[in-house]
Order: sequence, then C-alpha cells, then structure tokens
Amino acid sequence: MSEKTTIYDIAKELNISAATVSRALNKNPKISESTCKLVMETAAKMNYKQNQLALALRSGRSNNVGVIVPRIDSNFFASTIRGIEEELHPNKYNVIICQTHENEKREIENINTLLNAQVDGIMISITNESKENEKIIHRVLEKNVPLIFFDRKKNIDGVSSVTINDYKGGYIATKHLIDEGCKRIAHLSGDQSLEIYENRFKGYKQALLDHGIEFDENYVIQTKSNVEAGGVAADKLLQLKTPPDAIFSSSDFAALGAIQELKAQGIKIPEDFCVVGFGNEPFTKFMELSISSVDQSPLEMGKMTAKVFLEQINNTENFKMEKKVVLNPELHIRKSSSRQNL
Amino acid sequence: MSEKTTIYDIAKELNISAATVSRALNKNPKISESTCKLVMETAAKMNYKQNQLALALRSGRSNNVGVIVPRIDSNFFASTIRGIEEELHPNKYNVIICQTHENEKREIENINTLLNAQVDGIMISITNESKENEKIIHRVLEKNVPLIFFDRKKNIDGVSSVTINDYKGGYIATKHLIDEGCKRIAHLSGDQSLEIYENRFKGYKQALLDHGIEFDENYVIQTKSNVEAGGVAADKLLQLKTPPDAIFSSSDFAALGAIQELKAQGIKIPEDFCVVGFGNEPFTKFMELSISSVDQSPLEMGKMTAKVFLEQINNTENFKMEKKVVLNPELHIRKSSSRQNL
DNA sequence: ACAAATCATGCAATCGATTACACAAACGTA
DNA sequence: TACGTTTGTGTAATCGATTGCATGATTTGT
Repeated sequence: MSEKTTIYDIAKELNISAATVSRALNKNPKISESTCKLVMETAAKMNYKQNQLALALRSGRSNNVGVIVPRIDSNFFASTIRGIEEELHPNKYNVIICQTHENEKREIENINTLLNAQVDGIMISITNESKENEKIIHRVLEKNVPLIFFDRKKNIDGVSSVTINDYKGGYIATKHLIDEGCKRIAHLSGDQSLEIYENRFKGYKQALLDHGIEFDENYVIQTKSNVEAGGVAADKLLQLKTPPDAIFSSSDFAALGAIQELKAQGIKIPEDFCVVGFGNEPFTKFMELSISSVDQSPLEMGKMTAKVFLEQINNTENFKMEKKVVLNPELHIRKSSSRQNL
Repeated sequence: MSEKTTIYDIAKELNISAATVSRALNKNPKISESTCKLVMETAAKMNYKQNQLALALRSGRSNNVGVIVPRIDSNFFASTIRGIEEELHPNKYNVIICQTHENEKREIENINTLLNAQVDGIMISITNESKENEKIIHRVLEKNVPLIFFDRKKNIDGVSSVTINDYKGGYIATKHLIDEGCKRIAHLSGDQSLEIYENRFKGYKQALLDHGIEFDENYVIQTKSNVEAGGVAADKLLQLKTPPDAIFSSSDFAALGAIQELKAQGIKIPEDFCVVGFGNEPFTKFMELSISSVDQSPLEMGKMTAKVFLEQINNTENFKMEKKVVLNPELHIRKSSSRQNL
C-alpha cells in the first residue's frame, strides 16, 4: 500500500516487460495504442510516480541547480532567489540553497557538495575574501557544469554573469546629491576587494569630477554594511575640520546608521545634510524620514540569472558561451535627499 | 581531463575490481592496508568524487530535503530557511526550496515534485486556503516520508510541528496595551482559517476578558498583511462612533499602515493611541517611531524544525513519533506603545 | 604435511528507468 | 507462394556505487 510503485510492478501486473511499460509511459509511437492505454491506466491505478533519481543517474541530468549566496535572510538575496526559483520552476528544475556566511572555506565546500550532488548548474554570488576559490571555479568549468555569477562576480573569461551597473548607480546617486546643492559629499564604501563596492566608488568619484567638485579622500570611509558601523562612520565624518554636507552610502543599513547619528547630533535632514543609500531595502521606504536609495531590482536579477542558465544549458553547440548581462540601477528619491518641497 | 572519474576508472588504473575500490574508499577492514592506501592515493590523484546520485538510488536516501513556504522573500520565511539550512548543513543534507504563493495547486504540485525527487523529508508552512491538500499530505505519510509543519500547521494526528504560541503572543501584546492604560483596544486580524491568526485573536480576546474589558466585535477587522490594508483598516476604525485608542495588529505591515494613517489624521502616538504589531520585522526597530512587536524567533523555529526532522529520521524504531514543539513568543516594547518616558 | 581457519579480492545482483538491438508476427506485393 | 517491410515487444546493457556470496591464497594448528 505504502511502498513505491516501479515500472517493474506495472510490468508484472500486466505480464509484459518493463521496457514496454517505459515506452508506453513515454508515449513512444512504436507501442500499440491498446497497450499504451492499458499501461497508462494501470500506472494511474497503482499510483506510479517516476523515480527522478533513477532517471537522473541514467541521463546524467539531475534537474537540480545550486544557488550559493552569502546569506539567505537579506531582502536582496532572498529576492534574487525568488526570481531564480520562479523562472526555473516551470522548467522543472529544483533549487538547492547554500549559504557561505562570507566564509571562503564554506564556499568551496558548498561548490563541492553541489558538484557531488550532480547539479545541472550553479549560480553564485561570491564571498568577500576570494582568492583561493578561483581554483574550484575552474574545476566547475572543467566539468562542463554551467556556472553563472550574479551581483558579486569574478572576472573570469568564459563565465557568464548578471549584475547591475554599480558604477552608474554610484554616479547617479552622487549626481543627484550635487543637483540638490550638496557641495561636500562623503562616501561610505564596503570591502573594495569586491567589484560592486569598487565600482560604486568609481561612479561616485567620476560624478564629482564631472561636476567640478574636488575629490577628497578623507570623505571616503570603508565600513561594514550595518547600522552601527554607519553611525560610527558618520561620527568620524562630523569630526573633520570641514565636515561633509551629504553622504552617499553603498549600503542602506550604513545609511540608516548615519542618519540616526546625524539626527542625534542635531543635524537637520535634508535641510542641512542629504543622504542616499544603496539597495532599496524595504525599510528605506517605510521610514517617516524615508531614505533615498539605488534600486538593484533583485527579482529581475534572479530571473535573468535563471534565463542565462537556461540558454546556456539548451545551447549545447555553443555551450561555452559567455554572456555578461548588466542591469540598470534606478534611483528612488525620497525625503532624506529631497529639498524640492521645502 | 574534464570528465568525471568513477570507481571503474580507478579499478582499471590499478587492475583491480570496482568492488575492491568501493570497499577501500569506505575503509572496509576486509581490504588490506596496502591496497587501501593505494586506492586512496589514486582516487585523490584522479580527483575522484563520489556520485551522490548513484548512492542515492542504491540506498534510497537522497540526502535532500524539501522546504515549502508561501514565499521566500519575507524576512520571516527567509530566516526560518536560514535556520533549517544551518542545522542540516553539518548533517550533509541539501535544502530544496519551493514557493507556493498561497496557491493550493502550487502546493500540491510542489509536494509531488519533492516526492518524485525522492527527498528524505519535507518541511512545510502551509498556504491559506487548505482543504484539498489534506489528501496529498496523507500520501506523504503513507510513503513514510517525514513531514514537519512549521509556523502554519494543520492539525493531523501523527504529524510533528514547530510553532510559536500565537495565543500567548496575542495575549501578552494585548495585556501590554492594557497596562499602558489603553481602554478600547482594536484588533487587525488575518485569514482566520489559519490557526495562527485564529489563536492570536483568541489570545487578544482572553486578555480583554481577564482584565474586565468588554469584547466589541466592531473593533476586530480582518485584513491582508500589507501596509495599504492596514491604513484602510485604521481609517475604518477611526470612523466608528467610539473609535479605539489602541490597535493590536497580527501583522507588522498592517500595523505600519495603521500608524501612517493615524498620523495622517493627526493622532499622536503613543500619547493618544498605542500600536503593537506581530512578527518583529526588521523595519519595526528601525523606524524613528519604532513599533512594538511580538517576536516569532524564526531562526530558532527553523533550527528546531530541522532538529525534529533529524530526530525523526534517526529514530527508525519510533519512526512515526509525533512531536509538537511550541516556542515562546517575546514582546519587544518600543515607542509605538511606550508611555513610560513621556 | 595436511586440514582448518583466516584473509583479500572478485563476481554478480541491486537500486529504477531508458534504449540499441534483436526478433517474431502480420502484412503487402509480385 | 515466397520474400520484403512494417509493427510491437522482449532482451540485455547502461548510469555509478554497494554488498552477499564465492573463491583462491595464505596462515595457523596439530
């Protein structure tokens, strides 16, 4: 009653061979209509379900893909995973989730686990301190397992990636602050060994140059992406001889921390000081003093990542194609940097 | 170079049988030390990795588990998944994610997919409108696949679950409002076909009764868990002849919407009106007017769910055990309901 | 020195589904 | 009637790893 039905059970029931059952279930035209019908009915009656494991072993395709992220409980990564899942679900792929917690060893371990599990592809947003992992990434490529970077990528020839234009994001955020009349714009950056933070910084710098504002490295602080670190950084900036009058933060959390600190020191936002964040976390919109932020469209990023994977796996001829998709960031202007209605 | 190494490749290389290779790799004591060593070395040299698919087919254990949630991009579910992943990772299980989007058909489809994929267990937070799915849940149980409910459960004999005490959550939130001096406490509820909302409502009602406050059904509004719906509900409440002076909302998002509406109508919080939410979403803490909320400890809930699964799968003797874990909710008191420092 | 016990290894079946190849029956055609 | 073709099924190998049983080689005991 409770045990699993196999094609052999059906074959025995009908006194035919398992091969015939298999063919009938797959609607092979070589099988007579009557047999086909009979098999279908019996299969339904016996509640037969195809064993994907057996199928996977024979075909070499598990119909599972692996997704590796630093952590899942951040709005950004959760949304990208949602996008990936929604795009792959109709294509009958299952999504296996792995977290690295920014730990390189964990990352390597996860990749190995996924390879052993015979996944059909790996989508990964790499951790911070990444040198050692280059080796294993090449092993993935050697095994002809499609690999796609999203958001946090490495520049490796022949590997596809889906990112947003962080440079542009940094640029438009900074330009917006300039347009609002800010003259001394500081920047809270992240780990510059990651392309994303490097590019946001570069965009910031270029925007300053393009608008005749001198770049001052004292105005750039590298900080963690959390509220506390943002507060500490803001405090440091305010202690400068000539404190800034605006902050472009690479992180919404740091931006929030900075705002809290600025208010605590009696500074009026946006009248005396403007702040723009990055990531468009839900809370930025919810605040009474809502925070301007650069949106990364994570849902779309996830969907695009899945699409690139599907293209790659269906293009056996052009299997090793490289596709670098760059999405457009969008600045959401809110109260923390909006002087228009004052 | 790039193709996969199997035990047959190693066997051929060493002129021994695959059986011996397999035994050597598994440190079977029947194999001589010299052979064992040789096999190990050759395996390492040829970069051999065990094919989990073949192993799974033979052993009947895939080492994959399925997790089904309404959606992954909510802080609550993302955190539970994080907990599950972190608890199962050291035990060599992979986590497959499925989303239902509150759609019952999708839920049934997901369960079927997971069963076909031969997962070793299923952890699920059920969707709203759930009657039809009872059938498929029984099929899971018939197949002896461990099934565990978390947060949103169904009351089925022999099925384990991990939840928080929603009744108590509703009770302590309401009692807190009473303690703050509120006399006319309204309640924003969710879909009462779900146990969680029903129990929060019951806790609310009991707290009123226990403190001599008459229950008024006009003060209870069933609403969706989003900001907009919360605003609409608050507006409705304010139009009553005797409007309430506090809201206990089953959702943080609805609570936020209500607060926005109250403020828009010139009501002072917490002086004239107190609000408590449920879920302890990150933004409740970040707001300038931070929102009191009942914490559901999703991380712990996820870990506990995984632990129950592990117990169940390792207890073959007592395989059909039923374990109902109920976690304690914790009220985080913040500005939206705190009159102590006024 | 010969039987018995121990040891190391190989053979073949198994998990469940697919598929190349073989083959028998039925059919059509000259 | 005899031969070629089509049609429907069965046989057996395959995917990769594990394991009960058999076997040959070596060691032990007397």
